[in-house]
Amino acid sequence: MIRTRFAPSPTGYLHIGGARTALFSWAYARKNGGRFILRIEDTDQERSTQASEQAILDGLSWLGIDWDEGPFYQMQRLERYRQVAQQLIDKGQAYFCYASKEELDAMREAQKARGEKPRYDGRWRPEEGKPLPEPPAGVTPVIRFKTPTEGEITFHDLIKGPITVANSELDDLVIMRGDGIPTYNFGVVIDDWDMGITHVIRGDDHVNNTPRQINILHALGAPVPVYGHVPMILGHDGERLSKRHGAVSVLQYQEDGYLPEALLNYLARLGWGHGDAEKFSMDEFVDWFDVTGVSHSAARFNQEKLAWLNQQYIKEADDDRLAELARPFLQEQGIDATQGPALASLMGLLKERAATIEELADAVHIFYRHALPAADELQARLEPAVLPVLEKLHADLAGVAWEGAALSQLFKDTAKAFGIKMGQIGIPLRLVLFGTAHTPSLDATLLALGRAETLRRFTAAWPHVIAIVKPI
RNA sequence: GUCCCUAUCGUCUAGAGGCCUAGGACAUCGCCCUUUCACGGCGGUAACCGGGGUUCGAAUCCCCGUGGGGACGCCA
Repeated sequence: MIRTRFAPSPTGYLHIGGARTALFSWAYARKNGGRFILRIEDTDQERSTQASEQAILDGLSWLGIDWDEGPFYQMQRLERYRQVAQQLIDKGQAYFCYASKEELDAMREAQKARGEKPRYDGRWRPEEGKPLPEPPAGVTPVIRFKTPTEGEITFHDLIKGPITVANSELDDLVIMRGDGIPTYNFGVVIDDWDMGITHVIRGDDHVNNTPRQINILHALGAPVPVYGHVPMILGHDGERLSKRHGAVSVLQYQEDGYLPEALLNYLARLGWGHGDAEKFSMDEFVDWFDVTGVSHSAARFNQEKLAWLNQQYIKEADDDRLAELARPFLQEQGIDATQGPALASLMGLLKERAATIEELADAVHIFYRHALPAADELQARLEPAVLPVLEKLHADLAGVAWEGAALSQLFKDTAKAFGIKMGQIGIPLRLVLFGTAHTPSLDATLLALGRAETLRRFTAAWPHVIAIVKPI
């Protein structure tokens, strides 16, 4: 049985890189009929917060990445880590180190100054016939793992292929802090082992930790899982993703009006492909997914393509759903959508012109709030000669059958009668009724607005119009 | 600095030695559709990092450079 996991630390929101890693790990389990486990790595007491944990859970739920077991918490498993650490000490595979942080900092500085790789020099590492310093009084020691000094570790990464690191490149890492809380590399190893994780699919930044973890697994006589390291996501400029790049939190995309299926689709497509497929459902993704096909190198995040995908999904989304999603935006924008056309009835008219729900909400405004056109635009796009045409239309709109075909016919007949083009009527009419030259087709828009409101707006705007566009 | 990983259009990718005068998508440019704006349709510009090998043949395999990313914490 294949078992994968996602193990975030609750020290911030769920960012898109983490979300993609979770997605791939989840998809691997789903694809292979395995189980997906969620584990919260909350051993950093300084930075872990309840709010972050909630944000991560919320982010996963919004995306629809569900887990079969957990969440498990490392802080609830301290006894187990201590027990295993003691085992290692008893077997001589770990030891106490009394070096202070200042001492270690000085050591690393000196090494860097000499152009060496900063690493623990083994001053407290017990060796045959090596005298150890006297433990200083009042210092609580940390526990270090006794990394083999010779040989090398090779593992076959599911994504990147074989990776080899010489043990001589590694040092004796701290596995237990002075306060009895395990460090990352120790906690993960014990947890993945205890939780029966068969495939560790995680971020690229852990490649270098893998040999260390395998050494610990070896010392414990535990099975070594299969690893798969997912490359990072970079900002549009190729720099590491950060707040400078705009939205990095998954939930920020929700707030910005993105659909979860669009973000998911984009994330899946970033660094992975299935032929020419660009838009696909999660079912298709799981069906097609093969970690082996994940790109070996970091990919840049492209906001424009995400926006395009989002628009594709909005276009085909259900009107009622869109209306509900747009409501919070309207509320924030101070638009009362209870007076006027039913919100959902407008979605079909507007949804193919919005890349986000926020834009969709913006597009809805014209139906609930009558804005007068800007003077300069009115002057530029409404010729005085057309004023009589509009007056005639105003009169005819009062009597025409209020249906699409009839309205459309009225506009055409009017244009013909005055010997002008449709465009010469359409733009001015839009300006008068909506304050903007850009709306969906006039017949459909007026149909949605209703006769009473159309006539009311005409009357209300007219003095403003003729004050600016002087009749001949 | 040391170690690890990596490299196809501006971006994401297809490509598993001959199917490649390198395909798709976003972006961009042009045209069409059109009642404005969109949507949509059609078309264009645009890439195998450099150098050596291996091979009858290399975007694909190997080596070296170079560029990019990551790691080197009592963070995860």
